[in-house]
Parts: sequence; C-alpha cells; structure tokens
Amino acid sequence: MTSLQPHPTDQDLIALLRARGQRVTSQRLVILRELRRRRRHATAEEILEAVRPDLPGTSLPTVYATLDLLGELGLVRKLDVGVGVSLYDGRTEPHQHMVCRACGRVEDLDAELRARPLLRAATDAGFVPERAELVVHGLCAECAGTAPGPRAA
Amino acid sequence: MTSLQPHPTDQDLIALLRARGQRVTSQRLVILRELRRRRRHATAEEILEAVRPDLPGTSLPTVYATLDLLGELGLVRKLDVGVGVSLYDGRTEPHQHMVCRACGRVEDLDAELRARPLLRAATDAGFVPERAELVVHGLCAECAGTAPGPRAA
DNA sequence: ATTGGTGCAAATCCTTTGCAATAGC
DNA sequence: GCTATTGCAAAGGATTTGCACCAAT
Repeated sequence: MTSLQPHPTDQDLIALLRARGQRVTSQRLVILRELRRRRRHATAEEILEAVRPDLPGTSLPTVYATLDLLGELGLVRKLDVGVGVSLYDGRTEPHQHMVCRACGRVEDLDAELRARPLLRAATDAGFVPERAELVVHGLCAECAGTAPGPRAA
Repeated sequence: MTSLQPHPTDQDLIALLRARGQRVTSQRLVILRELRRRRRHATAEEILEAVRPDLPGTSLPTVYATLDLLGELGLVRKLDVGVGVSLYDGRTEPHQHMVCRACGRVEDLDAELRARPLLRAATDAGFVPERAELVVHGLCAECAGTAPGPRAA
C-alpha cells in the first residue's frame, strides 16, 4: 500500500527521483512546492498559472507530466470526481471529498473512512488495493441554502 | 437522499416521466431496458451499440441525454473513476468499485460501506449529501498476477 | 557527450451544443 | 397542433502525443 509522505521536502523529491534514475528539474521542484503551499486541490491549469512567475515559459503538457510523475511518487493525489477536470491534491493527510452537483465545487471532508472491510473484500477478490477514495455527492451549503454560520438562522 | 429503485420496470419509468410532464419515448424505454439487462456498468458508446438493433439511427447525443435523464430519475448511476470515460451503472443494489491503474478495468466491489460517519460530517458542514461513492484504486488480479482460483497456487 | 525533459503545436477523445425535422401528447 | 426530443454536424474542452531543442547527469 503506497502511503503519501507527510509534507514532502525538496530533499524527499530529490531522493525519490535519484532512486529511479530520473532527473531533478526546476519544474519538478517548483510544482511540488506549489502543491505543498496550497491547502486545496487544483487543476493543472491553476498550477500552471501559479508557477508561471517562477517558471516562465512552462507549458501545460509539462505540468501534466510532472503531476503524473509526482503521483507515481506518492507526493500528490489525482482526483477524478466527475466535474470534467482532474484535480491534483497536495494535501497528504487522509481526507475525503464532497462534490456539489449544482455548482461543481469540490470540498474537503475530514472524517475517518473505515475502509478496512472494503480493502479486505478487494483483496479477497485478488485485487491489490493501494488506496481508497470516497466521494460524497450532493449539494453544497450555498447551493442548498443551508450555509452554516451567519445566516444559519 | 435519493434512492435507486430496485430493478425498475417500464411502468416505473413511465410513471416518473409523466410525473415530470416529460414524454415517454422508445429511446428512453429501450435504453432503460438495456441497463436493466446488463450486469455491468457500460460507456455511452457501448449502450449505443447495444440498442442499435432496436433503435436504428439513434445517436450518441441522445444516449448521453437519456442516461443523464435516467440519472436524475435515480434509475442509473453515473460513475467517474478517472479512466477517461463516464460509466453508467444500472445495477441498483448498493455496491462500490475497484479500478485497476494498469489496465483501467473497473470491477464491482460488493462490501458494505459504512458511510454514516462521513455523511454526518458532510451534513455538519452544511452540505446536503445524496450519495456516497467509494473507489478502491490498485491492481486487478490479472495485472498483479494474483488471479484467484485455478492458478492461485 | 548522452539522453531524459521540456516547450510548442497539433491531435485525440469524450461530451455538449445548435438547429431543423420528428414524434409524443 | 404544439413543443419536447431526436439526429446530425459541429463545437468545445481536457489531456496526450510527436518532435526538435535544451539541460541534467
């Protein structure tokens, strides 16, 4: 079972790349830093915009390739929740997601997922599980008009 | 919380459509029957191929529109598991899915998902949950070389 | 010096949209 | 007859691919 490093450092990335005989490039370092800096998942396009100042001339294909590589290294989680874009999540603590069917917003859901029985069932079927992801579909507070806080009354 | 009808009949669909003031078309009936007939999720394209004999001249946009409508009616579940295509699942009993990262295969996972705490957490955040979906990522038996049965030794 | 990575442009693929024709009601 | 649905063609948008150049080892 691949586990994500908590808050991976540049050195972590460098070590992982060296171990695979791959090169340490500024694109890889800067994109990892950007993921670390963010508290939220982001699209490849958003990552590109964010790193543009540090990496002028960087292209979307490179961002995709890099995110894909970081995914293999366990430094980022790719999310496909049915909103038409892939999201890349640098938050490494275990957490799940909620997707609003009205506005497409994707929010973090911090609650313990008891996946043990599911993983067990997968294993029994010959499947080798690496990670379990749960998505709650529904309406976000805003779209449902149940926004908590100020206007909760 | 929207719940899926178990093995919906033509009459179920007709009633649901009438209730919404929508028309009963052969495309809608035939596509629902095809979903009922299948035991597995399928792509829009696969559904189109399957219904072609009964509905010559049917087009992909119609299949998408119909699957979308059936989804709203709770007669089919749309799955987005990151394999690049949407899958439509007519299996209405609660079940989850396993996705092989090597070959992209999507298999059913029949094990109880204890989503109560997650849904509770979502509600606490003001979110109105409608359904929870869990996906186990990993390697299928074939790709991992752990195929059970005959060659399990 | 090698060759893996990158940037650019173009291709690919799934899904949606616009609009005239058709079929439910 | 009225208008939602359909079929067709075309558009849209995310991601991938091919290839020449560049930079990490």
